[in-house]
Amino acid sequence: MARRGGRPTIIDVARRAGVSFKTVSRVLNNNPHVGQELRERVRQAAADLDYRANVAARTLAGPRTYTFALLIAIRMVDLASEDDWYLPAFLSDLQFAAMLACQKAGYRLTIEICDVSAGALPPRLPAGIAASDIDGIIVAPPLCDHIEMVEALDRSGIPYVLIAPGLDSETAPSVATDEYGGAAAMTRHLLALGHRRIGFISGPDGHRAATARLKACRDVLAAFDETLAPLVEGGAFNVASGLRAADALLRLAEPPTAIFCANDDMAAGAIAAAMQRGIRVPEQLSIAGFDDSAIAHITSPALTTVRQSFGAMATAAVKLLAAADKAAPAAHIILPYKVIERGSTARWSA
Amino acid sequence: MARRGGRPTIIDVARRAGVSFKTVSRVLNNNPHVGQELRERVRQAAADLDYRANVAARTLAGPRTYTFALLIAIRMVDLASEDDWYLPAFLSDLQFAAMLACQKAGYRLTIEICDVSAGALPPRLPAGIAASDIDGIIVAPPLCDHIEMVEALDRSGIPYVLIAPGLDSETAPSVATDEYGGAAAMTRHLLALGHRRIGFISGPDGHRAATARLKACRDVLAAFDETLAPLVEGGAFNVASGLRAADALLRLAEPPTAIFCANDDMAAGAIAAAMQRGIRVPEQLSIAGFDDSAIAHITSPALTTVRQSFGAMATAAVKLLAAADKAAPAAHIILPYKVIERGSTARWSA
DNA sequence: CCCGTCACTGACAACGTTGTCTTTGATGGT
DNA sequence: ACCATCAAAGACAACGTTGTCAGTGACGGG
Repeated sequence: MARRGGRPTIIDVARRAGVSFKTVSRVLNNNPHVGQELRERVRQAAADLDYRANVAARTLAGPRTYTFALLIAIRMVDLASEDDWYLPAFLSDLQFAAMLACQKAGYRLTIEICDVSAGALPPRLPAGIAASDIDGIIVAPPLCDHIEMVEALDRSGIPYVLIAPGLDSETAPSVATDEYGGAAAMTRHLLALGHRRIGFISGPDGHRAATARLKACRDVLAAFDETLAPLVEGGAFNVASGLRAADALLRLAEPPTAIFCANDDMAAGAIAAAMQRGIRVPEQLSIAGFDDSAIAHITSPALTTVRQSFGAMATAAVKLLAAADKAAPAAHIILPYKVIERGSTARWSA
Repeated sequence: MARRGGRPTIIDVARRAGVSFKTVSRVLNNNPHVGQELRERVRQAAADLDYRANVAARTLAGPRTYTFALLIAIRMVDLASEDDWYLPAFLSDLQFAAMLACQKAGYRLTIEICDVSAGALPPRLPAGIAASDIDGIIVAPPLCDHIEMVEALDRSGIPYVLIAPGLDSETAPSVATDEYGGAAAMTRHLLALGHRRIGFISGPDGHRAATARLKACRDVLAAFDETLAPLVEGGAFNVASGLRAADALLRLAEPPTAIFCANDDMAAGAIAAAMQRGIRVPEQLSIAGFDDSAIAHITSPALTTVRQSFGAMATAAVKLLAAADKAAPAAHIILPYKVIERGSTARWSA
């Protein structure tokens, strides 16, 4: 039987350091009951041999699995079908960043897919997690807003972190972006460019982030000038609804000089609407988005938008999980936004 | 020490079936030296207990790791930077499909990232794979065209499969789409719609797929009518170059009535170019793409394109790797294309 | 009727690590 | 000086599976 690699084991390290292999194990696991000098010697020996612990053996022997799961919702019917479907772009960011952070922290990452096709909320955790060979779970939106799912997570006893949750839960640890601050900053940006008649294409009702973004826009305009308010048109977070809503705004007797869309997809729709009417962006109309998703690079001109870094959120989530031992009571991390200025906004002088 | 789950082990199954646990192991591994009746009894017992093998133990004891790697290239500088970057959309498809296929086949999938920032070709496999706890490797484009990488793969002795390779290698197993057939079908589609003056925005020189697509277009037009040929304009597979090339085509004294772009990103650029000139798509100009990437859903109108299913390729690749034992000599799988008709093409009557 | 051969099954030792218990010294209070 | 206490380090048995080798009984050729 061809053993793979011939990688050095804990025993090789022990021999080189002149201690028992158990002591090496203790050093590797930061067990306090090891003298300073020995600790150094063992560390050095491990480094010399380029020793890397065998995850399979660790998992088998100990209670930990050194594996985190990224829990995402996918409509399985879509996945299975030959027809159109595509994954939200933010998942890609989230996932690659989580993968990288896990690698750095010495963990593995598995993707667990939760089927939400039926429309019914998933009553229980997916099999892979229920089997519980998992040390921690990162819950991606929109799954983190399924109350039953979060309750199931609580019952499971496995540490978890919600990414950009729509609901504010005191108990569940979460990582999110400062939505309000970002939308406020973008509104100030538009004001600074000289815009006063500002349209806002909002997101679906009841969506926490969408609500926060609209409120920020309202607040900033009112704070700047009590008589100012956005021209709000309803959208549904997709390209088509953005096109429709922008069209409605541009049909007004006094159309806005800038449109702030509650997400990038709708902003892409708004750009298309402007083009169809022969309105030049950004010269005749400024358009701003929110999220800095992949589509923001693709539109022409490229979108000015607010970056919400799912990559950074994933990284933070992994760190949180890796430190889960230290029983931090339901951390809520708020990550900074960043206004990204591209070609779709410009100065307005009436 | 809190043991996880209390999942049934091979020993529980053995007890229930009234055999030694080694026999259960044999049944599970399809070892031929087990009688038919026993085999059934063991299978039944395993099913009754909902037994699932412990991967860590398997990995530790045997030579296999039950893990495949998806090897992708990322510019780490981009990943690290706060500035613009985004992952090619096909990676997302590739990866989720591979994940699903692996789950089904009882394997894990790890993503191995190959840094190609330096511009220098990666001379050796990434550490994770070199450590060789990997049973098989799926090599995503464009990495599969790095000759040195493929050679390193060969030396490693680990089975691998190239996804949509740009070079035709006899020796390396690969999964690809019928590029020529797809481009030919799209060209026939445009002919059938009544178009005769057809523009073609090509891809970068030396790119095998791009070359095949152009050749197919040429061949089909010539076969239909010896005097017919596409108006070719060079592109670079991105939105900006598509916009530029389409603009050049539309400036011609006799502009094309349809433009076939060698990929979707350039087609999106072409749509933007048409809009800027006030040309309505598809009424005044038909535009077709290739790949059916995420951007094809986002443009307005949505793109008519040729689907190249990276999901299907990933699934095929996993199956190939899972069957790698059976020493298939360098399989080359060609997957079917599919013309997806959306809103960007229409009938032309001069 | 005996013995070699074959198909099948079981006993047992890995695999590399962690958990638990034991051993060894040193420390300090009385 | 003596025993309780504690830090430090080792011995050894898990963990759940696969690889190896040694049975066991049936079968067929001489």
